[in-house]
Amino acid sequence: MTQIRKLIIIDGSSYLFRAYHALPELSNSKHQPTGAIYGVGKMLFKLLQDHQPSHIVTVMDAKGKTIRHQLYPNYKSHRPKMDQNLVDQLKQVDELVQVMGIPLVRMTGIEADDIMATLAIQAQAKGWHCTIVSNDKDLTQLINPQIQMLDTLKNIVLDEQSVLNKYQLPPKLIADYLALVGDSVDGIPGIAKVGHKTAVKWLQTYGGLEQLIQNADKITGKVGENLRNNLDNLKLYYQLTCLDTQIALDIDLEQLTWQGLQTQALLDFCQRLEFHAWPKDFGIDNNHNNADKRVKADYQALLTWADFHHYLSQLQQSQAFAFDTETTHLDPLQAELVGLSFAIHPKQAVYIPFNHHYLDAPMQLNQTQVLQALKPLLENPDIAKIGQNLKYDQHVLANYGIALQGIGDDTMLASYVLDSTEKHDLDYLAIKHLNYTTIHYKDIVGKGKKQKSFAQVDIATASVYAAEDADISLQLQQKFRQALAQQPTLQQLYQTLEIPLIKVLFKMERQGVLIDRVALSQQSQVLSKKIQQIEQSAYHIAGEKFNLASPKQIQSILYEKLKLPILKKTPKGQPSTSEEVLHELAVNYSLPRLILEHRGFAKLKSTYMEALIKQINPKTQRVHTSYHQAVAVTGRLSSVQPNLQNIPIRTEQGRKIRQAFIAPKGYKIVAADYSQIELRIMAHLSQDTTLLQAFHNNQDIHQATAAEIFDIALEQVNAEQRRSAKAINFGLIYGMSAFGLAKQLNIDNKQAKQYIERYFQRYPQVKRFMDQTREQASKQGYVETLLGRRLYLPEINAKNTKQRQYAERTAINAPMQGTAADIIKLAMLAVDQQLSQTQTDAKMLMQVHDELVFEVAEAEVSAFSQWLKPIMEKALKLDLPLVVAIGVGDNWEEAH
DNA sequence: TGCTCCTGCAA
DNA sequence: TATTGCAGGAGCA
Repeated sequence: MTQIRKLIIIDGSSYLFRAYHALPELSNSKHQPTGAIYGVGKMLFKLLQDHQPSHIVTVMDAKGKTIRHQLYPNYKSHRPKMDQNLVDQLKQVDELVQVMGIPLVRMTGIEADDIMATLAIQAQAKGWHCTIVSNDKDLTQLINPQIQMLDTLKNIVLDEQSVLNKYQLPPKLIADYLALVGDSVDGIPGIAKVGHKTAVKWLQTYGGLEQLIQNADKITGKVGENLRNNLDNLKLYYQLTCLDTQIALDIDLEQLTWQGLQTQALLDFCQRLEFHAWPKDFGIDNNHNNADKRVKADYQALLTWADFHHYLSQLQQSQAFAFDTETTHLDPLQAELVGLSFAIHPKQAVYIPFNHHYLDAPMQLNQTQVLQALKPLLENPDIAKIGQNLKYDQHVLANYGIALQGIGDDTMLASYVLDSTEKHDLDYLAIKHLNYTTIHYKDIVGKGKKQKSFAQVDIATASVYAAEDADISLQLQQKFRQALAQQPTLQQLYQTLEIPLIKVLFKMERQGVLIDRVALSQQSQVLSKKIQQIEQSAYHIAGEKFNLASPKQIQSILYEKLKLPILKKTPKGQPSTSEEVLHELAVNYSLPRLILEHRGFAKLKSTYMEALIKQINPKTQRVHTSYHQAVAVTGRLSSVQPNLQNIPIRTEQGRKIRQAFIAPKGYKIVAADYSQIELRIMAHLSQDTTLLQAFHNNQDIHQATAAEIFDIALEQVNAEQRRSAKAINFGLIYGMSAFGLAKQLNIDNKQAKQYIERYFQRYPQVKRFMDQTREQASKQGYVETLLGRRLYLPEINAKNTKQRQYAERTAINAPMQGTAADIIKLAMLAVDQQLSQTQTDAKMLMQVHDELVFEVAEAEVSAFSQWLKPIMEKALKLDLPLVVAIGVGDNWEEAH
């Protein structure tokens, strides 16, 4: 008796892309991307396990053009280039397939689809059963009783019946169908106006493309005309969509046996790629006896006082524990506690629910009593607290009168310091560092309209989720502690800068800044009127009503209706209506001017007046921003809800917004900003003699630069020359090109190039510094700030010029921007400490990259300013002085 | 409702 | 073809 043979054909490209896009961009410790490899491996293993195939093959596309490209130059032509990240993984994916014992086939000049088709038909001819693993609709044309398709991601098996259900056509007409309606994925246009319904009707009526073409005369209407005009094209499209099942393959089907996992090679592979959990997962590790089985985590909900007190005593005896708050809101100031979770040892965690509300919810412990019992513990500075984004938990606890103390480790910040370019959310960290997939918040509460509050989640589910958060955070902390121990500089940065800063940011956010709501809404009304007037004038000129806030409608009015010249296009190829372009057009036309004015006012009104008013906390009349400490790759902070780091200042109208940032009665706003901090850092890092000297002499740096470049005396520098020098100075910090400078200064390329050359002649050490920075980045793969903060630049050696140059500019910029960020963070810690020690009636309110804003009791402004300036200036010692300018006023605008 | 695109604000 | 961010409105599925 012969067994029926089964062949699985894997569409390698489809697999690869899906794995790549389904997973986050993982990488190993050497910064090699591994996401797609990881995904393919997991998917392949599951496939092998589920199907135990006797025969299997992976088919891939080879490099270069195929017959279809010759037939039709547009074939797949619009496809975006493969991400470099994915390209970098291709070799290892090949290797992976091989170490999993799966034969791999690719042929130059032959499309993978045709190879698969041929193999499938050959298998069928031998009476085998065949499964094609893919989600490519081209391949559905092969389906018949012996050949089926499998979409592993959706876990759907496609057979003849399901193709009929989906397309109302049998598989053998799918190629005909695609030729008619087109296939945007492959760049086949199809016949204009022919969609699903028309194509199905025709094919059902005539039975196939060939018969349809013979009967083309009988089709009426515009579609009929389109069809008749494109009969030749249609035949071509069919050649493209119809798979070739007669490729000459030098393969005997019997060769395509699954050879089983190649244990030793696979182990080596896992070792190299750092997929440490795979051997166990795949059951090929050497010691997978009972002793080393994966320990299932022990998560419990505490619902009785006996259990609670028992656990409490364990917490009290511990030196450190991880915890997490579960709440009703993302915004910590609105958040109400639903429960708390704790973990003292890995894989053991508890959840204490006390505020779950749903039908049949079990009795829970009393919130007040629980919090009262936990308060001394959470406020004990000698027991280290571990968590993910502890600033959030600190706020939530503060809502209940608990002042969290003893912040030990924050896994988000540890991850950030170790590699700022990574993501730092707990779900991602768990996959990356623990090879563990967490329960996702959205899977528990749902999303969109059906989203529940965490309080409505049933306690059984909530307990696992919440306990897991505390547990994972604890496990990650242990990993990060080891990793940081290997990197003393980063460890120092983490422990003495980022961790202590949590508390300072917490205080700033909680304090908030007082806003003059009345002034803002009055100003908003003034703008409303202006906006209306502008709209009327614009409609008049355009001859019709349109939405001045819509770039798309502006495009159609300016470029189509009024036929204005297109000066620039957006990255997507649309004619741009950006400020720059409209400014240019405004020289000759009146409408662009109006659009510009409208934009300016509308921006101020919507973003800075209406949105800001909405953000005022009704209890405090203040806005409480949230500072993100692990977002900006350079080490800067960022600010959201609202963003207080981009409040207008450059225009008269804009400054009105700053006037609404006020001090309460009896207080003043004090603003202190570092003067030219990034250029000073550049002087220090480059050790450029001329630049250092200029700063030592406290010269106007742009004027000094102008004097050097134009080779004139300081006092001879005119405004225009100073402006040029300023643009050069700023451009240098950003790694600008001659082209960029030319655009900025509206001069020609040649002249810009001369300016830059001249600059580097005068400041040769700056040039050397930049060259060295690029070189260092290229060699070690990262750049550093003065405090040793790292920014990894994996694309610094990319073959793609654009990517590489981008990385090079970042390499230049990051040390300066990042060192500035380090310095102001140091200053914030020092100022905070001094505020406590001196018991000054002053609060730090805002940080805007090189500026700190305070609210200070009037009587103390003078004393405060006197110590503030030297503390900020001495935050970090450089080979030149740092200079801080201090302003005082009733509002931010006055103080700045 | 959620996503992308375009635009523009700050240091 | 100048760095780092956040956010609003339009348009679309």
